[in-house]
Amino acid sequence: MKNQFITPDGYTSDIAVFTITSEKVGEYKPPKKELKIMLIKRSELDHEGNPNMEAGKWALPGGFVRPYETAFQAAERRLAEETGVDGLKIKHFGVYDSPGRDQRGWIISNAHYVIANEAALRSRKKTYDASEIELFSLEEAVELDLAFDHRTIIDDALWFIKKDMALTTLAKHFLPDEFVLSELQGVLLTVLDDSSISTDAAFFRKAPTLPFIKAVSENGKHKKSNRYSKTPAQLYRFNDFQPIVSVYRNKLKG
Amino acid sequence: MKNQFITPDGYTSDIAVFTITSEKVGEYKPPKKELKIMLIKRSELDHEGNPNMEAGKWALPGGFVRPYETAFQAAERRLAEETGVDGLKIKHFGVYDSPGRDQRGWIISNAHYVIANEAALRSRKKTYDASEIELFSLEEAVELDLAFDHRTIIDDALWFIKKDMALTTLAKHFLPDEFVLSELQGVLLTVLDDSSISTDAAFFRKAPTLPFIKAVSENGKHKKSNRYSKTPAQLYRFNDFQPIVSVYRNKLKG
DNA sequence: TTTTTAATTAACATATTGTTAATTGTTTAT
DNA sequence: ATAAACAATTAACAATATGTTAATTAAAAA
Repeated sequence: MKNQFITPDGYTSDIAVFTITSEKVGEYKPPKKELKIMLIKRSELDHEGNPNMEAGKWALPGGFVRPYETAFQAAERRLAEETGVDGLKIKHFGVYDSPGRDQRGWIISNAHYVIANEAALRSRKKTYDASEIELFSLEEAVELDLAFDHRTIIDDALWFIKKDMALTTLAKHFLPDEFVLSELQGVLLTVLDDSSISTDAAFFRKAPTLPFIKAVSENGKHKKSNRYSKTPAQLYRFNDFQPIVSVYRNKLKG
Repeated sequence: MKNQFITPDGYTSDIAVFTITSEKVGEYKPPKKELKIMLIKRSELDHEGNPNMEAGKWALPGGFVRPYETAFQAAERRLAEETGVDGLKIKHFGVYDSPGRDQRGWIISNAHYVIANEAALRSRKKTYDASEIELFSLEEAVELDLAFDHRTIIDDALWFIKKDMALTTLAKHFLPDEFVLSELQGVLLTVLDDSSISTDAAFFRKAPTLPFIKAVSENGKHKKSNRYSKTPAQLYRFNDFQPIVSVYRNKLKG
């Protein structure tokens, strides 16, 4: 029952993959962390050997949604096909359907963001669709001549990540399962600007009471790590608690 | 350059219109408030005179997005066309594209919610597309045999409204420009369950300090209203302050 | 004049924050 | 071995905010 209605010329999914890289600044020191986005350079030719639209430009990974597939599933599939990266937290955050956003016609993009810890992106690799694949800092990324309206999509994705980082346990996905408080603090500070996070005394006093993280213990004793300090630091992990906040009540509800 | 790619069979927008009705319970008493959703009954015939899909069922207002139009613009247009309602706060909150959600083929819905204060919905009217148009409580709505996957969309819309009501100044759109605190409290309680809102002493102490509302004054004096009480109650209005909350810091940031 | 009722305000114990200063536990340099 | 360095805590205390129960206020209605 096709073509009964006026239809778009294409239905796609794009994925903004974010990670936080750690740069070692010295033995027993918390590393320098930076938010990065993974972009691909669009191949010159498509699968049929025709010139690719916006070829040679840096872009978000993505592609057409197939029939019998949702945009979300397409995002998962394309991310794996195009970059070799698999099994990450994907979130749909918007639809981009302004007339003229794609030269090829009326093409709709479902935008997703993905949070990956650095380790997960080690498996990234070039593919047929991506002649290059690289991590960029956000400052670098906005300097690039990006394909389509991907600049806008990235700006919006960043806004959603900041919001979700503040309101949910999104930080979890940037971190290893077991982490020390300075790691959590570092992750938060790459995205959020907040004195109660950046002030050590305030953060270290408050963090252990957060209902969504829990100190790890090993046969009755507190499990500690020296990875970033001489003083052994307590390891924590996220639990499944979903915090709820409200502008009409400051206190977290349990 | 059409049909170069596999395309959906239709691209639509649907709109979940919410309002809070006030039922008078007596002179000088705060009214009983209830959250309602506006649904339409789908006409038997479409514009071409053909039988309408899911005709006779209750459904969200909505319709096909035209080329050179965004889903958001289509939501505005369809809401006006189909219900006669205009100029309200519309928010896109999701995409529904599961295979099989619409018998007619691969049809994508962009879901929006709309918040209307009761007065704005007075202009609602039946149209060609809607043989009936009515407000339902949420309990009533879920009992209905709704068209397509509109039951799911309504459930999700409700979740978004609860979230936005707690985290933003969404309540503003349910209220008249100038309101008394018991009205704000009533609106919040139709959607949120929170002791610091339902406890009068706590709410009345806290509310005047909220950074996003401001007491109204008229030539130097506090402007008051007797609409719901013998004691004149202070009138407030929302300002443009956008509150920010975080799970890592309870206190509201200014 | 008294009662009634919503809208406040008061009062007080408890909990949470902001801030500055002190301690602790290890490694590394003397 | 001793001391210096330094991240990771703890402590201490004043300033705010919250939970709760009780009192006050203002106008209408009995």
